[in-house]
Amino acid sequence: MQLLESQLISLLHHCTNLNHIKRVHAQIIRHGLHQSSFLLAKLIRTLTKLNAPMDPYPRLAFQQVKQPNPFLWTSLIRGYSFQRPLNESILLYNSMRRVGTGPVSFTFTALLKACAATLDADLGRQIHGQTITIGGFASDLYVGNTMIDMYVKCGFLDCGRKVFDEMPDRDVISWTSLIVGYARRGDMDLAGGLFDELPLKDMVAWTAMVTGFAQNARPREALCFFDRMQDAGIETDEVTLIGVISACAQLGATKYANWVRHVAEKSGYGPTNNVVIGSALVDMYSKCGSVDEAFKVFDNMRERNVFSYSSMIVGFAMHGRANAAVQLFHEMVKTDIRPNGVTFIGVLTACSHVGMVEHGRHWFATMEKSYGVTPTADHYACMVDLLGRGGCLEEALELVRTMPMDPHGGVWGALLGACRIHANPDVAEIAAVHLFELEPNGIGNYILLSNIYASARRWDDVARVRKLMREKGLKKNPGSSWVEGKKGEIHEFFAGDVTHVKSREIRQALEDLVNKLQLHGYKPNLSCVPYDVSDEDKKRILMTHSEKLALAFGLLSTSAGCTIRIVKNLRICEDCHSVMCGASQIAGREIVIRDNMRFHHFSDGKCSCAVYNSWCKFLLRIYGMTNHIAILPLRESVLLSGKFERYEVRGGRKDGRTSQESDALLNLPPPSANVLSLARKGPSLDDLVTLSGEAKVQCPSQESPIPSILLQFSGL
DNA sequence: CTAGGGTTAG
Repeated sequence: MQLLESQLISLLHHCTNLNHIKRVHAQIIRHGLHQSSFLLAKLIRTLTKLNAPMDPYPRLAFQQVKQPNPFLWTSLIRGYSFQRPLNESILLYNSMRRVGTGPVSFTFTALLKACAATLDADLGRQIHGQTITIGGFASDLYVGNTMIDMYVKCGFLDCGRKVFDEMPDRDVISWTSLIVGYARRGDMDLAGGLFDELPLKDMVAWTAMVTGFAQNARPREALCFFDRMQDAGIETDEVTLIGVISACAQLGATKYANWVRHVAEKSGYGPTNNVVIGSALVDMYSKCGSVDEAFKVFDNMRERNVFSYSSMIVGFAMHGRANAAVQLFHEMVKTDIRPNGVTFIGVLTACSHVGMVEHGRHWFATMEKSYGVTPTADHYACMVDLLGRGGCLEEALELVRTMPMDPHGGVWGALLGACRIHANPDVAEIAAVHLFELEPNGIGNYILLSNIYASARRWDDVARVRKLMREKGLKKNPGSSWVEGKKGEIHEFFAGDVTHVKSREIRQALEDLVNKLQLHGYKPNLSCVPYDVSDEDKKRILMTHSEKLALAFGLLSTSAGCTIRIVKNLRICEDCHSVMCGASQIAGREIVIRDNMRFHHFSDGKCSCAVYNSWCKFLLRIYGMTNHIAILPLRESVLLSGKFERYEVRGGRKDGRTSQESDALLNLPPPSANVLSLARKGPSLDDLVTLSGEAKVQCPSQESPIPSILLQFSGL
């Protein structure tokens, strides 16, 4: 009989589908073993493993047994704890108590796990109470460990700690649960303290530290722990690697990234056969600036999920490849993988970064209707960014006012950013009022507002904002940039940094570069320095921006032709952006910069971000004017917005005589129009008008680059 | 027969 039972147990153990189980069940009945709690419990556990619903089959199987033992009760309770309703687990527990069957430790682990899964701390506390009332579980490792985990997951870390402190015996699992609790709260000091005290550290404990640092945006420490882990001879599995890959993605360190991929492949967790590793690597490669490599990995993946697609779409978006992002989205919806909120963040930012306003509107309007994804405040922030950058500030403001949830800082911040681009202090004021309330210490908002006032020449307001900043004692977030050295080591530079061993050479190289650029017409953009100092000091400060230091170091330390990759913690400033453009041309180098918004690929004097944030010089020649309105036959893909500083009119096409020269400001209409209205006395029909100055030019896709120095249009 | 570590986000 014993032998038969263990044979049937073994059969159940290997069942992989429902019919299989039913056949074994039939054998159990045929052999008259249908009252065996032991066998039926195994049967129900197997059904749970296969995700079969507890109602009706497992439940009926349970009801056949006249005297279920605690293990059989628990198997059903546990089954419900993996499924809903959780209530059913509790009802069963009550029935079990009523018939006088004593719970065992397994019962409590099942119930507590259910509480953790549903984040029901109240219920968890009651079950905790039960273990005390009934007694005898105080020294049970399993119950204690599950209880810690339950409290940690429900956000009651202190309760978890109390359970931990009161346990007579603890093991590495108790410690790890608590370490994870502190890590999730962001307290890596406490987590690290516990880890140091932990007598026996296993792979999971180490991994908790590595991922803890990675999730708290401390990639360097994550990688450092991974190194220590390897030195300690601890094995690595896929979960460890995911944390390490995420850290590499944050750092943007190419050499380290390639090494990690190698480690993953060597340990049998290659991207082709492992979706999670594959998706993480896609994200890592795009964030390291290699979006093509990311796509190669993506393309070779045998299985993909919503993470893989979203990471790739977001990757394309960051690199300004909007068409690729949208196309991949189309491919995705043909599969049975449903897009989620993150997928749409990717699609919307892709449209936003290249000015595809109409596309963006379309996706925003259909995301809920066609794909069942309800827009969150983050999606509204994307839309505000998209409309705002596109020049539709009023519409953007209207969207913020009518959105169904309270706009958060990101939403107003997007609007304020757009006001900077389109020099609109009126809308900016509205956004700023809300931002100062939501993020009273967000220094960036004050700087932005002050810059917007400055471009409108509203100096009193500039002074007012600066005074506000002084009163609040706000300090500028230190800018920092890093670049990889020859061996993959990371060199980090802070704004104004002179501590690097090669500091003198770096400064010299930078000076040489800027001198050359000035011969090509570069002028330092003093408005990038938000302090009340002399112009000379502003120039000096501009020269110490961290991304310029990183660039100079990159030029010095790599050989000609090598791509220079820089990561910056804040958004790249406009002045640095134009220096990068110039440097890419003069030095004949490709420069790739990741800032906190997106990637910039500089080559031949141009940036892939297509000018949303850079002014460019232009020359326009227009023939044929009526009613002071020039119809510019702009190429569909090129849109202009901004102010013309000067224009010049030569009367008649033939004589070429200059009839008028003016410094009048000519305002261009929003970029969706191709109508240019000339203020004041406009030229007549036969005149040749030459406009020169600086304007912001936006270019909807990387596939249609614009000439950034000279734009020539001949009209009508 | 129970318990701990997991990838995407302007």
